[in-house]
Amino acid sequence: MRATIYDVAKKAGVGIGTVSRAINESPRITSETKEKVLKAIRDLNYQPHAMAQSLARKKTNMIAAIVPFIRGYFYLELVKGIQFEATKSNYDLLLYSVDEFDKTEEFLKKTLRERRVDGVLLISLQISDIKVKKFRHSNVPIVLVDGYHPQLDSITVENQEGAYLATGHLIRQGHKKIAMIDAQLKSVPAKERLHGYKQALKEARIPFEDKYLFISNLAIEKDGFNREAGYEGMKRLLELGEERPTAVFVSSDIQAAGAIKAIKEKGLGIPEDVAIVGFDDIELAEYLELSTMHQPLFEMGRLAVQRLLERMANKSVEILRKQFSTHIVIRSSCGASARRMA
Amino acid sequence: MRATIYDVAKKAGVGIGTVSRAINESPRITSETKEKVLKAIRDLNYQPHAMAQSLARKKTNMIAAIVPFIRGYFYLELVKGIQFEATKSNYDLLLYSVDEFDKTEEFLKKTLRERRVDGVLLISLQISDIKVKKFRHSNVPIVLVDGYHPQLDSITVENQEGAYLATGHLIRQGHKKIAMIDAQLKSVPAKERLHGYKQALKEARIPFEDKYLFISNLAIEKDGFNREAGYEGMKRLLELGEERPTAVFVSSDIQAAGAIKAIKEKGLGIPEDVAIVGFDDIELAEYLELSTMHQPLFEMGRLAVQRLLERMANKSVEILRKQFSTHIVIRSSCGASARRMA
DNA sequence: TAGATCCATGGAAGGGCTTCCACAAGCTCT
DNA sequence: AGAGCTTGTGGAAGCCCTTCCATGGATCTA
Repeated sequence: MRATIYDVAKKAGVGIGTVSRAINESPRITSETKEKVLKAIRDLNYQPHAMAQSLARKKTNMIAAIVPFIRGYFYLELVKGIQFEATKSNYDLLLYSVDEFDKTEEFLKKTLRERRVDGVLLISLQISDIKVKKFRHSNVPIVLVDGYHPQLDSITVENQEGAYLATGHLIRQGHKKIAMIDAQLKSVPAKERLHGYKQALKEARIPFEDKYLFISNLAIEKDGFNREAGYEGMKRLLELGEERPTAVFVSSDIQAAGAIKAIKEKGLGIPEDVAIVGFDDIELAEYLELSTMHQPLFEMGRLAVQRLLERMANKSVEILRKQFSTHIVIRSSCGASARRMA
Repeated sequence: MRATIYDVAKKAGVGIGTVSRAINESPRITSETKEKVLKAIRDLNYQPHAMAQSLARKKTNMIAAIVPFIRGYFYLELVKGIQFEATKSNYDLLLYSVDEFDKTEEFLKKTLRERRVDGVLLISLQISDIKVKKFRHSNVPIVLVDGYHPQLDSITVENQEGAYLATGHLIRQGHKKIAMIDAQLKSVPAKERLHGYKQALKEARIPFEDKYLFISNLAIEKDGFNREAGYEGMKRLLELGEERPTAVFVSSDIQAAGAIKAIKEKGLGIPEDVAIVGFDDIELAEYLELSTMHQPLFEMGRLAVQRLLERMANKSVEILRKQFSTHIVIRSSCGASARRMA
């Protein structure tokens, strides 16, 4: 049978309060007593019961990450960063992966009301204003990663700037017919990246053309950040014949993977016939020789956890909006020589 | 303030026991009373406190998965499967990712003694006999995935057979000089795959040669299933000059990615100069046009959870050793036309 | 009609911890 | 020497549930 705090107290000849103090580094205990208790703990192979501690402390030492795992590789690095930092701070990570959109709300509700976790990381997902209000009224903090809401801490990348840089890079390669394959605009990053694309075109006095913007309707309830959407988008763009773009900025690497497939299927060359720049810099990009905008995912995951812990410790800190800057990673797909742009 | 079961009881004009029965679908309650209680619950926006439930029920409704996340893509599908099945059964998933080997023991100890979870999934990791005994004495079940121990449930793939098939496939393409790049042999799958490779050679009366077997010493505390190890291995094999192998069986796709890089760097062609077959069939393999042995990772993850739940419900079931069968997925890297082998 | 049976219900006990309060012993300061 | 502090310690109360037992009213039996 498991030893309880009572067994330890009896064995050490002290009260349970003293045992608790010995464990929890209370100053209110002499070192002799403490040593005595610790010995009893060793002898009995005692370890506090996590659930009982949580109940008494009103603190679970767990955080939840809600992730649209279906999107794949993008999240691996992020989760690694989150995990790293959580473990470091002695927190456990509860992973909820959602595929459908509505499940998000369900998980949020669960985490919020059941008091299962001390904080929530919401990744690449939308949150309704109603839920935001509920979370603010509770004392379960929530931090957004790769997403934005004016009333919540958020950690993202400079999406607009990144898209601007990516498009600008293609412009500087001499391209005029530059298309963009984007995801659903209900996604904040997708919207921001579109802005950046348009901004770059505008500054270069290249008119924005509807036919060069492709946003997938594929799987409307998903967000469009997937290979199929990229494949479909590129296919459509190539159907423009003579008018087809000579360069494409794709709003995620995973879509770019699909786009590359479509280009190769047509027997066209990258970058000779179509130059391409992605976004995210997931590991896959390296294998695909894809030039792309780098996101410091591991760092973002770490910061998200740090921020969450701060908020747990101190409710009243100001809302954080951290935007990591991006830079382009040049590989062969964009047709430029290997050099780095700031 | 959060409503408790007492608030609900008072509001509904019943006892707390009755509220509990109303929530937990006890048969010992009339439908009128139940309705009354449920109404009060709705009015108060009540939801049971997860930790208090855990403490009272002696059951956490959580399982842990310990994963060497560092190895990357391989685990994505697996975790997806685990997550899928866990959610389905209303369990939460606690994710522990380890990078160094010793941390595994630490996590195991934690899960075991703190009673934080009801069961543990150990993925691609070793477990010491001592720990096995401790787990068997506790009532926290543990299931191995991509690993094996005679006294524990394990879910793997037919590693030996898979390697046998892969090597056999290369032999049938007419290759005589077939190398293998393997991971550390302390990993059970690595060992089994080596057996399969040797077996295939033997049956084809091709002598096994030491120079054609490369096992990475890179990062000895890791297991060798990584890109760098594959890269290094291939590089060494190519240094054999005239004697260099015309085909290589690589024990994981991620290593194969490194191997491919090494081949390309040498200016050699795949499969003309070196044919290659991997193992795992992770998503990356498709992008790399890599022929490989398919592992049904999602299914394996699901089964692992199912098994864990069974064991939690019924301690005395027999030890399961499930080995999923593999088949080769033909892409361009092996030099065969696209057809499937059983 | 009395006695036996059944079953919905209330609520105490229990799960294992933390925390707070009370107490006693040792101090300090007049 | 006595009053007033300080401080380490014991243990009750509290965290919020589930579960078990006792109760009493309804129903059934002879």
